[in-house]
Amino acid sequence: MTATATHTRSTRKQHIYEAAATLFRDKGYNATSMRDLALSVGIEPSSLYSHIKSKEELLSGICFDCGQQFLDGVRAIISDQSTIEDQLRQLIFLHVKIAQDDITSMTVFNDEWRHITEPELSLFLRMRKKYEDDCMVIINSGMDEGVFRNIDSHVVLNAIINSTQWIQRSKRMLSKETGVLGNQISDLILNGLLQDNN
Amino acid sequence: MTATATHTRSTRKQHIYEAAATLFRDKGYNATSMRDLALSVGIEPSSLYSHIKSKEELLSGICFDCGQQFLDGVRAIISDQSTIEDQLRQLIFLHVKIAQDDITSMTVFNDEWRHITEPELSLFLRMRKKYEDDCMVIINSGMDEGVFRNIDSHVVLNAIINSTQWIQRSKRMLSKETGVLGNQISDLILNGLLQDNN
DNA sequence: AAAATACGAATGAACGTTCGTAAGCAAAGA
DNA sequence: TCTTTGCTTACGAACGTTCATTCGTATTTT
Repeated sequence: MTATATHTRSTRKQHIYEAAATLFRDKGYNATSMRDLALSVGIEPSSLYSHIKSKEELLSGICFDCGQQFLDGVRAIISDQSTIEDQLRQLIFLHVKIAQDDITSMTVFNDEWRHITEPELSLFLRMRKKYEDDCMVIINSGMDEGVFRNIDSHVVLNAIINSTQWIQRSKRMLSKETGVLGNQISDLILNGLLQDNN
Repeated sequence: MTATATHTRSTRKQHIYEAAATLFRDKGYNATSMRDLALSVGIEPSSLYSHIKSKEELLSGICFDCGQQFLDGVRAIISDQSTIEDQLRQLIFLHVKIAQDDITSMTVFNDEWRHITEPELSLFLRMRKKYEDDCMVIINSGMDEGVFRNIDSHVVLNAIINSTQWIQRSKRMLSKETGVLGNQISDLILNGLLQDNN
């Protein structure tokens, strides 16, 4: 699977993936040329292909890795049985934590996934759908228990998912610690979502 | 100025701008070719240049038009003297309203502005900065009056600005009316931001 | 007649990628 | 120990394709 692309392999390959993520984040996938990437890594463009198969593989590799983190995260939350409110809190913190660990890859995951082409695109979308469905299990439980205000649960899902983009924007604007920022943002979201009775 | 690019002129030119906005939104600026655009409009690629100057002009035109709407909006709110809480409510609704009127252009404004090149880019960033500063005037007043929870005002600014991306995402996911969606979202944000003592 | 709009053909530049090849290095065979 | 073999990593040159744009010219509209 493409999902194993980055975490194994040589230092060089890893370096290429990291440089690609940074370039994709800064300039966008299509505006990033393999010549840009080669320059950033410090080798000739053709030499890149001793390590990777294609430009596309770089993009989908980054996106699948990040997606897997989200998927693993939400499933850990579901299996670990806690109160619904705690699970919701953990769910928001999951987004903050992933942003904290590697905000560059997460930005690519958020903004550049649509440039993945078939057949990987279908796999990616299926993965994302699974993640959203898992989140919905938690959110719907919260709705049933009356923990949230009376809101469409899809809007709640979007509030949580969107928090990553909120972090991106704030990070760019404030260059604050992602951790501090994450706490402020998750508090804000939770305050907005939760019923007033604590 | 480029800002007047779309709202005047012939039907054809308008049609080109609208088609470009849709393509930029769906595929991104760099992934959209002038051949795609010509096909969408129904003429040959070279014929586009009887109406427009360049591909870049399309992007910056769309972005400046949208930016001007934000700028005009926030200034109207500031001049119209109301309570701070009302101004804040209006500020959030401004974002909802612009999304409602033309979510396609707003999506381009949000996601594709970084592909604007100099010298227009500097103008664009200056415009956006002005807008953010004006928003900050309102937000800081709210903070001073204790209307908001105790949060960094920059984080609040980002919450409001980010609402547009929230709407984008929700719209794509739910294909709901932007109006209904906007109300739910602004309520959520306000509940999150406002102090509990109503 | 003048201006606006359309076209086909052509342009140079940039793109991702492939190719043949060579240097460096490790294990295997003599 | 010397040589052979094979693998990894690097390279420069070149490939075919696509890109945005220009040009001269025809057709249509005013």
